[in-house]
Amino acid sequence: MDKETNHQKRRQRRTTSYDVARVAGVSQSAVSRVFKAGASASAEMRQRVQAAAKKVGYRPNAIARGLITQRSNMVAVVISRMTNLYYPELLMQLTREFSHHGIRVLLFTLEHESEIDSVLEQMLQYQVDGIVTAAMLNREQLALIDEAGIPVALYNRRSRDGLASAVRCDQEEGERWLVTQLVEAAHRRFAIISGPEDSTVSVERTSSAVQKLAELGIQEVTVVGGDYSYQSGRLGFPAIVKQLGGPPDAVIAANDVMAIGCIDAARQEFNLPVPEALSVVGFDGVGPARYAAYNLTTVQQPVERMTQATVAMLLERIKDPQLPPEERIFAGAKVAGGSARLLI
Amino acid sequence: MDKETNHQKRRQRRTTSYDVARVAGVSQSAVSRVFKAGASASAEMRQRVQAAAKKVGYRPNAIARGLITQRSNMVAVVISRMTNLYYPELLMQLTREFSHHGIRVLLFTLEHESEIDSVLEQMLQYQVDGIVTAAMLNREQLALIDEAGIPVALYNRRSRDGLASAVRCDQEEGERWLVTQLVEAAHRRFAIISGPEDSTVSVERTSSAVQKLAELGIQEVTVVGGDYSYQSGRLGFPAIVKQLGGPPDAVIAANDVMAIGCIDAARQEFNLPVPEALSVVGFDGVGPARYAAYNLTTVQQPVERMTQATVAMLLERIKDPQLPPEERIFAGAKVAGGSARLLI
DNA sequence: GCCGCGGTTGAATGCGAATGCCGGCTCGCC
DNA sequence: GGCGAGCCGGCATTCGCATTCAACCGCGGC
Repeated sequence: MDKETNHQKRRQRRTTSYDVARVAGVSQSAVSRVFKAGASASAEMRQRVQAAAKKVGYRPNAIARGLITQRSNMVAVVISRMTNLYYPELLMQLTREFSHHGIRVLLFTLEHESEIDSVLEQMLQYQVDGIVTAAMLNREQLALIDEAGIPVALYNRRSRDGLASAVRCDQEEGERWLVTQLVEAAHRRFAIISGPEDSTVSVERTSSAVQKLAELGIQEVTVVGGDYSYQSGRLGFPAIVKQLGGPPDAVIAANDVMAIGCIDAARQEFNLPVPEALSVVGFDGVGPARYAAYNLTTVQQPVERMTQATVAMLLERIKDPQLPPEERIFAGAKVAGGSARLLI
Repeated sequence: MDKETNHQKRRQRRTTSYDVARVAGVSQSAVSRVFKAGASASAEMRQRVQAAAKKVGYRPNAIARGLITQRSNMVAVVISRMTNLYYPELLMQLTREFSHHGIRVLLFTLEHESEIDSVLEQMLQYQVDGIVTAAMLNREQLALIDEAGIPVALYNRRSRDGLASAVRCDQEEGERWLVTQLVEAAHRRFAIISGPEDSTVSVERTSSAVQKLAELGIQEVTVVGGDYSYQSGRLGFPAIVKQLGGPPDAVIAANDVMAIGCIDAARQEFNLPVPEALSVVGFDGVGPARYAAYNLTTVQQPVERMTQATVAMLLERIKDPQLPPEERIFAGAKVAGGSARLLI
């Protein structure tokens, strides 16, 4: 008998629960019951059905099951730009956590926030049981989802109008801490490298920093725009120097990767030692922040706890859609690091 | 009328094509045809149906459609460990590329290769149209998938027995280039930091390097084990020094992240300037490899072209399952960088 | 000995959309 | 004006499984 591989054959009829039923000499309902967790079936029945199923190579069809049960056991995860280096970590943990609960992740990535509408449409068509999004949704979009009765968890976004649950890191508090430390250590000339303008995360971080600086008596702050990338941090520093007519005392970057770019620019292009001549702080606490060459002063998001909270909140609301939205805020871990001269 | 949000209501019946049909005063088939691309329907019909659909907020149910058409329009993507820093990039590009073709990505992540079997079962139950895997599948697993008539594309894995298509980077050639350059630049005492033993990628890279070194007359090579992480590179270097009784001339790391860890250890703990006193090379060409503090000598995988090839190959085989498997191998880009003393 | 109850099993139905087939209508051409 | 060729829309069926309802079996209690 020749071992022809299957991709050479015409695609055959799938084996269904009826096939198993026929082989086992029972009804289709019985097969269904055996493959469903809490259903009543005698031990003998189980045996026969399982034997028959193995014999014919039966595998329940999750699509058909989803159609009848109205549960797809899939959640959509929306992520905007991967440049935020901790997203892979987040993604890994989300899928793992969900899979422990028998739920699969349908992944959607966005290059531009404008794609959201079409992506949203996709998700809804696929009848996902819930949505985790790390991209900003506007009021209409949230209303649309609510309309469909699907629970949403916003990741690192504020909940709007109580239409969705949210998990986020307390960025304001984190930035205030960074700013306070810097000011206490006698830094006076400040500059900020912000993230993309359409990123609420960046806007929050930047404005928190500006506000705290003002509180502490520092009104003049140079702000240059970045896009979360290494390159934009790298270019941001010369831009700052140009605007200020000289180097600042400290640079506050909206994320770690830009902070790293900024440090490289300062050291390499301006011969400014960090932290001796210049303090640079970031935000996120991603992997490279701990590389010895940078050893960033930053605030680390408790990604693991945040993802766990996200998953827990979403699962609760899938089980009981009546539950009201909830917001959970986690404090970030302060990392003194060595990229800024601090008193601590 | 009070604006009660939906999560407070009982989950309502979904609006179906029948609802649209009733409102538009046509049959369900007509509705279906309007929402299907190449179907025949008059302009007036389209109008009426679309108006009615908007009015009742209809959205075709992809699950039901999948059941009847035998196509879920989903592909499974399996990724083993995210520590390989370029995976997020890969993932981003894969989902984007697939979505351009109307296909969604169902994501599966593996912590241990042992989880593959259960994950495989999941994928098959969800009737995915194709599979992209960056984790190793054994013969039985590939046979199982082939049995189900689902095309597979292996990412950076060799195709086995012609059971699956594969896209990969020519790692052997890349390692040979690195080794040749180092030897020509008079390096003699070599050490290698390998990746996890169960990673075929690491095994290939390591053995290619060892082999080429032998060809060039260098038999003695110290090999220490790593796990692709920064920390393991960082710990690998002291381990090498201990085994050798002193620093080597060059370290070949199985990936960039370990190379970075190794450099940090050499500089910080041994006061060895890189590349002056020690050459370190990596592999992958991930983002951090280009940070100025490291500027790695490495081989960069053409991730974009590879993902495009992967998607193209898989789509072809979804369309025509008869197509035989194919293997596409891409050369990596040689990056001279500055972490090794080379003649070029 | 009969009734009823708990536990099983089978037949039938429905989830929501796609599609083969057919009837009816329109339009063109002779 | 008649006839045939297309189009188009509707009817009925199907995908694979879960679930309701009713039938059934065995057993204990009265």
